[in-house]
Formats: sequence, structure tokens, C-alpha cells
Amino acid sequence: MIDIKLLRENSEKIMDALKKRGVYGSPKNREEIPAMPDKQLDGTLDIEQLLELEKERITRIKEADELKNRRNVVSEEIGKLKQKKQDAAGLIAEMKGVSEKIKGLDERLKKIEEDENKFLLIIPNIPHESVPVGKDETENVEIRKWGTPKEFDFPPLNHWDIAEMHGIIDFDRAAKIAGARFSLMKGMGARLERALMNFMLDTNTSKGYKEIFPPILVNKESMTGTGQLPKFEMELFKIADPEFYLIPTAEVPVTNIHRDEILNEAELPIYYTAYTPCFRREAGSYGKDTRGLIRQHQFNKVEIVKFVKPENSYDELEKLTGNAEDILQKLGLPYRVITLCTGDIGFSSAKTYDIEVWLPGQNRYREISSCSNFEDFQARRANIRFRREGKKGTEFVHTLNGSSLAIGRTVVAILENYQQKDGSVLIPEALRPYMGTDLIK
RNA sequence: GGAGAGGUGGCCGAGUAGGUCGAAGGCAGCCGCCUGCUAAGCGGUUGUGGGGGUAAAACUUCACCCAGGGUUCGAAUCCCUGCCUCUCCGCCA
Repeated sequence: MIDIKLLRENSEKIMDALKKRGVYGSPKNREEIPAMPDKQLDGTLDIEQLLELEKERITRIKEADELKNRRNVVSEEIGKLKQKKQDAAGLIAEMKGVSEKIKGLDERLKKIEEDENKFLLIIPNIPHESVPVGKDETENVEIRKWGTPKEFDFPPLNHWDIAEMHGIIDFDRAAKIAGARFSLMKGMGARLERALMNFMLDTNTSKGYKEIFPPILVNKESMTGTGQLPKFEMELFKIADPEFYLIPTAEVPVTNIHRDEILNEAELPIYYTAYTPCFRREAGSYGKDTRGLIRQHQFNKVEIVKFVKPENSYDELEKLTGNAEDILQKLGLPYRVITLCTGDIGFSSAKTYDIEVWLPGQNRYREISSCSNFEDFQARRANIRFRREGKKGTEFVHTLNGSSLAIGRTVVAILENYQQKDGSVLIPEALRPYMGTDLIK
């Protein structure tokens, strides 16, 4: 959520920044940027209208506060009169009218605040100045590469062919049990999934991340806190009765650990790592990645989440991205890091690096991790603050998170990168203690 | 699922025949004083959010005693709903 005060004082700047990500901010801007993609456009977003509401809010607060003050003073008088057994009927009658007015003003105020909130909750974050301006994923910028894609002296197979060969992933039966976009891991496949989970958690905890195992069903407040709601309900699985949402990433429960809390400066930074299953509707992705493990309704992921002081958050983003890269390096998987441009960055993020792993079966890089700095966007929504030593008042923390890594896609990368001519799959050195073998054959 | 108890400030804990309660008291914290050090002691101070005000403060006002409604001139105190916690019984991984 962006700061209404900031918006009040810098509305032009903010609308300019939003334009870079393809969000109009005001209907009059619409013609100025006709070439932008429409995925983030929202006809209801009108910041000028919001500012009008905000003006009225301030006026109504003044009116209501004045009346409330009068009521407080007079009510006290009435109390005194009554104690002295004196008549207060006139004052009571007057206050009856005052209370009616207050009620009306408070109702209007409540409506204004609700409307403002609806607006604010669907305005995306402002991109950081270092984020390249661009309209969509074609304008993302590669910033570094690690490793070299292996040259095969045979045509490399897709991971689903390799998996089928060894009977370690059973998509047909998964479809029978649940449906499309589910997988059934068996034998060494199941073991690989578990080995990766432990390897990633161990690697992260050895770097000072505290291990968390959170709820994977969460309430609406948590989903709103991290930014999934209200705008992206269609992408979530929801349980109707009682109402719960299945998390699409551990980011949600783990960031919400400190919702509505005031932390001490000395506690920061806080580093968490968590394994969870993740659930996504993948609405609108029909026809994309229909085979294999790449796009599933349920997948496993190890996530890292940070709560930091504002002045450190961009350093922390670099470190966090480096931690995710380290997992890939330890596994010997070639990858590249890209900076998402303003048109491709996520709703809540101020800056995002995607890490893409090389997949020989697809002959291209595919996203395996996404590392973001949300600055105070989530903290403001979730009301996560801290108090500086010796200073009064509070500030919002900055939150960050990144996958380290998506486990299903890591399985894909290992199967495809480590396949051998005879169909067997070598296990990366770092994983052997967890697998108890060096080869899937 | 059945039967009860309860949710007050960083913590503990008063406060129910509604009236001057943002809330007694204690602890912890902070600032002074004092004792050659420490402890004890003395005085003061210490919440969050919104509005006004200011260069920034000071200052001022409104709201907040789980949340949301209601009754009333006036509610931490009364009524309703929800959420959460705890105890007992049943059931259960």
C-alpha cells in the first residue's frame, strides 16, 4: 500500500512512476500511454478522485472532532449537575442533537475511509529508480550469468520423458487422484523432492536464516497483508466454509508472522526460511506448460523472508539474491539473473530479480526463483513497524523475500542437466548425502 | 461435538448498581538526585493512530480497555454478534 500522505503531497511523481508500470492512475493519462500492456490496467483506478475523497476526509474529521469535543465537555457538566441534583434537561436535549450530527459525520467518514482503502489496496507499488523501464518481459535486463549450458553428445530429453523412464513421476495417476497440473512423485523422485527440501533448508539455516514451518491455510487478513488480496483472488485456492485461503507461497504466512507488531531496532534484521507446499489456480494459463512439472497447482518451495531497516533493504536484496544463487551453484546448475522491468514487475514489489535456470530439454532459461524488495509496501498493509533506539515514534520495516528455490523446477533442472546418454541421471555432489546415492538409473 | 471461564497499557494487575478513566497500584524502562562502587532510597517520566499547529518542536484536539454493532447527554463498565485463549467431557492424526 502506498502512503496516502505521500500521495497527497507528491501525486504527480507517483502517477508518473505508476505510468512506467502501465498503470494509469487517472483516466486523463490514458491517452498518453496507449502502447502499454493492459494486464495491470484498472479502470477503477483514479488517483484524482482519491485525492478528492482525502480532502473531504480531512474536512469531516475537523467537523466531527469539534462536535465530539463539545459533547465531551458538556457531558461532563451534566454529570456534575446530576450529582448536585440540579436540572440538566436543557443540556441533555442539546446533546441529543449533537450526537445525531456526530453519528451522521462518522458514518460518512467510515464510508470515505472504506472507499479510500479500496483504492489504496489496488494501487501497485512504486518501482525503485534502478528498475529498467519497459513494457513487458521482453524488456527485462540480464545482469549476469553463471555456469555454461552443457553440450550433450545426444539429444537431451525432457524431464517428463526421463521421469517416465525411471518411473519416478506419475502424471497419469496424479490426474486420476486430483486432476491436471498435479504430480505424483514416486521412489527416487519422491526422495529427490525431500532431499532438495532438506538441502535447501540446511543451506539457508547455516547462513543465519531461522527455520519456520508455518500454517499453509491462512485468513483473508494475511492475504491482504502481503498483497495477494483483494486484487488477485482469482489466482488463489479458497476454502469456503470455514473461510481460508491456501497459500500460493510461504511469503504469505511468514511475512505475516509480524503483522500488527512493533519490533525493536535491535531485533532487526530478521531472517526466516521456510519450506511449504504452494497452491496456485494458474487461471488464465491454459495451454501453457501443460506437460511436466513446470506449472503445477501444487508445488513445493523453500522461501526466504527478511524484515530489515529501510536503509539496508537494497543491500539485503543483493544478499538475498546471492543466497538463492548459491543453492544453484552448489547444485552445479547454470543460470542467469535478470532484473524485471517496470512493466513486468509484480504488484507488491519495488524491485525484483528473477533467477532463471538452464533447461536443456527446453533449450532455454526458465524462472526458478524470484527475489524482491517490497520496501514498506507490505509493511504498511500488514502494519509491521519498528522503533529506533532512543527515538520516539515508529517506522515501517522493509520486507523482502525470494525463493531458494522452487523445488519442482529444481527437480526438472537436475533431471535435464544431469541426464546421461544411457538415460540415467547423475546426482549433484552436494545432494548425495541427502539422496544416499549418486545415480538414478 | 457438549459444558463452563476469560480477553484492560511492555508485563502483572485494579476498575461492573454507566459519569471528570488513557485508565489506580506494582514491575520493567528512561531521566535526574543521593550513597566513594553495587544494592537500597528519593523525585520525575514512559502507549498507538488520526486531525490542527510548527522549519522542526512545544502545544492542542479526537479516537483506542480483543473486534464490529447497539442503548445513553455520557460506556472499559449495560445489550447483541464475531474472533481468540483457557478448563472439563467426548472424538481423533
